[in-house]
Amino acid sequence: MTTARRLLTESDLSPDPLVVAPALLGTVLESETPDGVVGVRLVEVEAYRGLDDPASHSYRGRTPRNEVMWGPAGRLYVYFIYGMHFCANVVCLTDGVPGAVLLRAGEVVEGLELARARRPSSRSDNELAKGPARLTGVLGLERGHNGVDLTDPASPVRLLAGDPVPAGSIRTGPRVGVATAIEVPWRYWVAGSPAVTTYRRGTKRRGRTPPARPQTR
DNA sequence: ATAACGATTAGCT
DNA sequence: GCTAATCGTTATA
Repeated sequence: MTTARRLLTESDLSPDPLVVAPALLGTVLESETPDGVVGVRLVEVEAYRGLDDPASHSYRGRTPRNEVMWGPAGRLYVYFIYGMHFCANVVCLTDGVPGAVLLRAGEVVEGLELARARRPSSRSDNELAKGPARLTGVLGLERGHNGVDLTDPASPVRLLAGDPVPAGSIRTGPRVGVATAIEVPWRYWVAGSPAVTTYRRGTKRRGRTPPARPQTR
């Protein structure tokens, strides 16, 4: 018998991502599909926000891809990356400023068998959702989940309150895999969780080269 | 129109 | 540690 858990509300998720991000640690993201339900306890997240954060998808303004980052808060922002992976964010900060929290890693706390079936290459249960694309993998999140309302009990993907993480167990540092703004410590994680990823700096950009030849016709 | 690159992962040295 | 895989988005021409 499982105890009913409280759904997070839009007002829980409306503050600045720098406030919402640490508050998401310990919460449970639950995804329901025809195959079953998988729940993940979030242990690593990163904040992205505004037009002055060069690492954020919102940096260059509103586009079809990042549309959902402008709110309302509590929606899921899912994007496709590296031609093969999906990453998921919780949208926050709705007052005309785009913002989101990337869900980087978690511990599977519900639907372990389905999670294992979805990620057969995983060497251990601790690694099932260790990394943003692995996390979307165990939850079965894809394109169609972009914009889903996490605060709606009828939604296929929901965000539930969890046991609070002691403030003393929360660590911060630079965001993983980004090459810009590496000085801001906008990554938050739960100290000691085996599902937290290891830090890696973003790859440097090479210079752009002009096209080989103009089109003649 | 076209090239470069990415909020990554798996597999190999 | 290194790199292939693989394609949508973006910048530039």
